[in-house]
Amino acid sequence: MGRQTAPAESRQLSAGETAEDARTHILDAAEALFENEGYRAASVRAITAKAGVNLAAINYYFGNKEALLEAVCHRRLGPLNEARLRKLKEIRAEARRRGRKVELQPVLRAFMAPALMLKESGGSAAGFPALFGRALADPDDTVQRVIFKMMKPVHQLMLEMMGDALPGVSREEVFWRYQFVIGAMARATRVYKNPGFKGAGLEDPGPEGGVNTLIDRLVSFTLAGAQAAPGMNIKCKKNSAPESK
Amino acid sequence: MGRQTAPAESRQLSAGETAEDARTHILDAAEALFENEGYRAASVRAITAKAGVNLAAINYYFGNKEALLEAVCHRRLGPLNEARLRKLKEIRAEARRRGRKVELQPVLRAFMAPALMLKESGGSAAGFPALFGRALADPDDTVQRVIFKMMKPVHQLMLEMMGDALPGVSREEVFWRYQFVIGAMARATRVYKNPGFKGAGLEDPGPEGGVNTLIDRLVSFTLAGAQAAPGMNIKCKKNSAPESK
DNA sequence: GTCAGTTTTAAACGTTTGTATTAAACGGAG
DNA sequence: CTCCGTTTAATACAAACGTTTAAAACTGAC
Repeated sequence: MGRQTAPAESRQLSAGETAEDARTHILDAAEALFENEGYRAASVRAITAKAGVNLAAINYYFGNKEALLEAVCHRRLGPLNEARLRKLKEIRAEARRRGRKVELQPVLRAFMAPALMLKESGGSAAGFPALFGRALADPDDTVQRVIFKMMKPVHQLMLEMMGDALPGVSREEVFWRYQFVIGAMARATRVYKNPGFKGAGLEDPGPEGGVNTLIDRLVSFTLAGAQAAPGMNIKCKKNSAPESK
Repeated sequence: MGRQTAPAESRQLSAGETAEDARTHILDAAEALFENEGYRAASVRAITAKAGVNLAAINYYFGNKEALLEAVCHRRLGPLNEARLRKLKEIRAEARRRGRKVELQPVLRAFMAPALMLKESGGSAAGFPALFGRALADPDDTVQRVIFKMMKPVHQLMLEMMGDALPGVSREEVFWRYQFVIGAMARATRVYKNPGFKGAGLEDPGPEGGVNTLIDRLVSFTLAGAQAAPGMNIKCKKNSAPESK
């Protein structure tokens, strides 16, 4: 199969690099279509058409469609998760040096901020958070497998550090609070500047500031939520399931 | 493949029963497959096979696949949203009667509890919350359209009442906190008792109690989050986007 | 210019999709 | 029994899917 040497030698073209251009054109087109249509609905025909390459190019460069999804996610999630892990370990190291427990707020921020900052990176990466938010709940098994494989180290470290930051809270409880954090963030990336959510029955959220405003809102919400005293609110009267009339 | 018709029906029961049985068998099969595979991936062939009816039955009874999805959602979301709206209006009425502002906690509970209670209703409705959680982020436009049409009244009332319960908080801010609530709940319904999330890189969350425990966790998390003071946490050092290497 | 290797192209592959068609089987009413 | 509206059944259909193939068009090195 046509696996050839690195593009370092092919730089000698007439302003070319067309060889590596095809790959990135495909990646860009796939990222945009995966974001807007979803993995399953974005056909290889639509992707190659948008990328301006031949139909067979995806199979030639990536093998198959699943490998393309993996490459699309890897391009963004690779450096993104590296940044998350670096920041988290830095926070943990500093807490240990000072002999204090980990603080929750920087942990949440280290998890969420790098992802959302991509939104205003200007480049083609700006669409990735929405793609990722979509992928987090995508029904397709392929998508789930790809996402989980790349997120596993982050998940593990987050669970560990949230546990450290919340002494006395059971592992089970920490697990669920982390899930709520993920859910809130995933929803935010899907809704943020997605025109489909404006006219679809939800009130206009206004000018909604920049990404930093959204990050602050997410952090303050999830921080308070994760630090809340556990379910002392059972005092409420029993809620029954809706009886079918 | 053979015939796999449901046990003990047909001639046995009185007339007219079998006619309605085919419809509900299709609805049940579709609900289960939509939950486990997603709308797009659940083919009409798989649905009809699971329901034990002929391939053409879906088009005969519902017209097309989209109308089937609408019927599946309507069967559950209809009474569910009625229960939500009834409870919310009841809360609002009582607050007005007492001349006090609306309390947030019952509002959140009225929104989330009826949905999650379906999980332990025992019947075929138990799978619907996961379906709904999936649908909330489903990339398919058809799914989004169907869901939003049915959720619109609930969304509007929730935004209004959360606004009442949070005086001094801007509409924009309320909008986002409501989105975070939705995200956390959607994630919870997807993860709860979904075996795919156990071995997929996330630590085992333990016995995890019943649905009531999950509801309490969700309510306490989102209540604290929604009541949190807005973004005073900007003091943190600037987080940069992960530089692509 | 020749040649090996890489990339691009057009066409076809075999499935699978949702839906349409047409005829057969059914069940009470006359 | 016949008749008629309803339901089930087997099959056909056109379109779209991901993937494969084999030949053409390139590329840079000799």
